[in-house]
Amino acid sequence: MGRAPCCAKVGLHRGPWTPREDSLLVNYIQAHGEGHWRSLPKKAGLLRCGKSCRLRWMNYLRPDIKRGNITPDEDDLIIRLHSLLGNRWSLIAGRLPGRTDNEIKNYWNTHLSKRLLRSQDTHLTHRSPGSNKRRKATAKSAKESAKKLKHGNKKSPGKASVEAMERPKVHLPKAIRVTTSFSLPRNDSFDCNTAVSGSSSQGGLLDREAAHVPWSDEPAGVFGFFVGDPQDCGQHQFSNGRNYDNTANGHRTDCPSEDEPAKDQNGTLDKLYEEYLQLLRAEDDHVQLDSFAESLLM
DNA sequence: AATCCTGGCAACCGCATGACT
DNA sequence: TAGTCATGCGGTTGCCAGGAT
Repeated sequence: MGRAPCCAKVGLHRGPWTPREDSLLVNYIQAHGEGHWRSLPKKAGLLRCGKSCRLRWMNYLRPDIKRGNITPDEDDLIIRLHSLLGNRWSLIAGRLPGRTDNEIKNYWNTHLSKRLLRSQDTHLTHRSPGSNKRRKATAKSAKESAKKLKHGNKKSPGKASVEAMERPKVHLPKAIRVTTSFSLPRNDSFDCNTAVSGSSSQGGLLDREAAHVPWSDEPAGVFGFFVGDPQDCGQHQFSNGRNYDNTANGHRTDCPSEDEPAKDQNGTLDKLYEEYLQLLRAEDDHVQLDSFAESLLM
């Protein structure tokens, strides 16, 4: 299948965005809404490729982006979700209101992976922690090896083995896109895709955006479930597609549909949630968790 | 004070996939 | 059915600030 290049590279700005470019992009999107990224730069008067505009908007300019440090709750949630979903940053980001997949990916790569690696070192080898110098050297060599992998081997099979050595077990069910026969104007996607759950510690829904399912569509088989510490369940709501905290960031987070087929699934969803909680309690059973996660994603 | 090194993060790249023609 | 478009995702890179030497 042929594929056109994302954009003509000649004559386009690259690198860091200027405040002027930011304001042009924001103004345009405020006036016309998201979407049509390919034609957006031209219409907005930007010398950027559409992809670049989209990325800038999604990761930096969107008004619902939460700035600041990752909280301990978010930190914990990221670790749990990563153990369940692997490097599927968009899915993980979907449960952390205001956080972007890029931000979570960076946070994982710069903080969590090292922390887990260190704790793994401590627990598995009983080695005394290395000096700061040694840790830095290790991190550097990891970064450099990652760089080396790029050359001539973009999706290098060797990478898996490197990561397998350096990182804790990661579960990587194949990414599946869920689409529906419905469609919404893209302008609607913003309101409906932002702040999909309450505080991070309260977990949230399956990522509607990542699943390419607008909020106002409610296809069978797409539903939310709580992800978090099973011990804390008392203070969480299981959101079977509708019943979730929508107070985050003061945004409206629920986009109710006209018809609510999800209601018909309450029994099934409750059972699934119970099953999920049981699997979480038996944390050793990665195989079961894997298959459960896969079943949710299909 | 100068230089080197490292970590963090914004941005880019290539690929996958569904929609459209 | 095949080609093209549009978009999203995950991996990777490059720049820069700040700490170490």
